[in-house]
Amino acid sequence: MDALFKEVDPLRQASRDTVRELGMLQEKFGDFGVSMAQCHSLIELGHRGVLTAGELAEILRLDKSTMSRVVAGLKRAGLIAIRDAARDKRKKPLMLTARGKKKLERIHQHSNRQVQDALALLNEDDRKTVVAGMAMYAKALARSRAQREFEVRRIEERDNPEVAGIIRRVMPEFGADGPGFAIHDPEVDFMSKAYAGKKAGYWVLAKNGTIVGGGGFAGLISGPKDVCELRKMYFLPEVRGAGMGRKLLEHVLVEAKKAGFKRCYLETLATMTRARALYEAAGFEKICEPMGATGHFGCDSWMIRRL
Amino acid sequence: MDALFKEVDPLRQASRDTVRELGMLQEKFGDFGVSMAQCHSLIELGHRGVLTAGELAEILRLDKSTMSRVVAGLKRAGLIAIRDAARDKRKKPLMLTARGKKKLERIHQHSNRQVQDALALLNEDDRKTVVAGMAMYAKALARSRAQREFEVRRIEERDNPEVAGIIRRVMPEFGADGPGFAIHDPEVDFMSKAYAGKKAGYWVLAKNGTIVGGGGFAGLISGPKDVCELRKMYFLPEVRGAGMGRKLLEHVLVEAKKAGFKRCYLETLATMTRARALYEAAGFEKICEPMGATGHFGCDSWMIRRL
DNA sequence: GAAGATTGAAACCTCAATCTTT
DNA sequence: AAAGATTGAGGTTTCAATCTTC
Repeated sequence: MDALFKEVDPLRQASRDTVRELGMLQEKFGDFGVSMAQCHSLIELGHRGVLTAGELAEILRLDKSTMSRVVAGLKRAGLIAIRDAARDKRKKPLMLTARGKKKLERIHQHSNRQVQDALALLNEDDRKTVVAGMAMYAKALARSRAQREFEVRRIEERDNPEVAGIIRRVMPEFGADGPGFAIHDPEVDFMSKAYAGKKAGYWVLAKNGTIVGGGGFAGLISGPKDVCELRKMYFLPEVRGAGMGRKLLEHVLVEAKKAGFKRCYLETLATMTRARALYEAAGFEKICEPMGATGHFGCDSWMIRRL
Repeated sequence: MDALFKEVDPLRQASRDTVRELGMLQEKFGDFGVSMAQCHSLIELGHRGVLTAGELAEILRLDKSTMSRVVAGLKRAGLIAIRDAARDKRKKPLMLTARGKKKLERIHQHSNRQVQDALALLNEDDRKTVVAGMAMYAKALARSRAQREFEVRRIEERDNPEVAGIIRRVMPEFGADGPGFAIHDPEVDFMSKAYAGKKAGYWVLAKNGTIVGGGGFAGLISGPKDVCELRKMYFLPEVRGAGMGRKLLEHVLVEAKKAGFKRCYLETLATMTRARALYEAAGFEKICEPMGATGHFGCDSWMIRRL
């Protein structure tokens, strides 16, 4: 495993202290007669209006059974009620009662005060750092967790239909379905075979057993021996923005380097803006002319980087 | 109540998200077979070596009864043991067993990985912001809580002996006990009476019912009508650094302004470095000559600020 | 009496199994 | 069968009362 960032230890330390100071190790929330989980549920209901128990469980990262009992407690206390008349009778949409709103108001006052008093000890710059740091940490933790649900693995024969389907779905999305595009390569239906050699490879991105993207490399046809081409890297729209493009790209490049290549070349389209931002962030640089003879004369953008 | 800083709401939001992502709303810590409180106890014992249940409760901000049962659970699991042979038989010093150390090691690995994975999504500057922000927040929360144990109130007659004791203890600490110092003012033994008028006031700082400091104002003798003097502001050494000097000073200045004064003057000593830093931070500016006729010719440093 | 720790009763959280509706 | 929610059994946390040692 890689060496840890030097920030890990002090961050964990400070995070533990924060959690303890905020009383998060305690079951109850102050003198409000509600548990920590109940308190968070009230806040979230106040924020979003109507939520089912399942949605709350997802948001608070709690087990649905826990949530069920949390909700039962809040209902017993008259703080929330089920909004009836839902189409799907399995769902029970929850919302705050007037009493619940009042209780929530007092909770907010108390917490606002606690946070306000702490922030009052800092100057404006430090306050900004605290907010920015906490926001970035929360977001990074969430993204990191989301990424854990993905798996990158080498393509297998049984994956071929799914992978072909993704290629044929994504490329037209960017207008890359006319002549001179990779969508017409004969290999599209037999990717596992086409990238089986030692000097090539293709990997799929899977989520819950379903393939949602892929990418690979192979030697650049009619190009210098030490140059490989990044090939057919595509993701379904629903998984874009999760940062998995970067992960898969890194994976492919590491493997390409292992295979002995010194540089990696790629062809893309100016309209694929997010992909090109990714390539640039990964160290690829624009070049003005295509290399080799890929036959993909539909592409209008060429990049290369050292491995 | 004052308006809230604009940072309060986003900070609370991000803090809630962080807490949820870290699984702090859950009872159990991962698949390690320990509760959240047990996990924190192990970490703290690993960090500090030997602790009693009471000390752990203080550190984790948990009730001693909770701690008792947390400790019982860890003992039952063979993760901690009581180090015997304590002089005071009421205390039971706890420490990790070999098994406990092994378990802690695995917990650290798991948490390090989680934090590392999240930080890997950020660049170095952002990682620094996250750590700095979290550290400052933890510290501010702790200081703010500590401050809540203090009380600032107007001096009463019964306080006079205690206040006199503080003045007579603190001033000699800084060599301010020779001739020309306020320690010899006749008012020292009757502060409540001396500062009873409408154009004066004295407040004490109390902690757990004991007075630990004080400060006040009165019109500057033989000075301009609109100038008051900050008088006899002293704190016991054990409460210095808690930020209460600033709080009391602010309180006194607000009251002085309410009494109609436009400026506040003070006399101090170059050796009282922390006090002078406080005055400067509060907007006082050094002047080269004394004002009025306080009779405290022992002082060598004079400051003033607009109210 | 106070400091340090434990315990009874009650509420809370969790896993796995179960129920209801689609 | 799957989605949404509940429940039984067992561990965790809490308040107040209690015990032990100084």
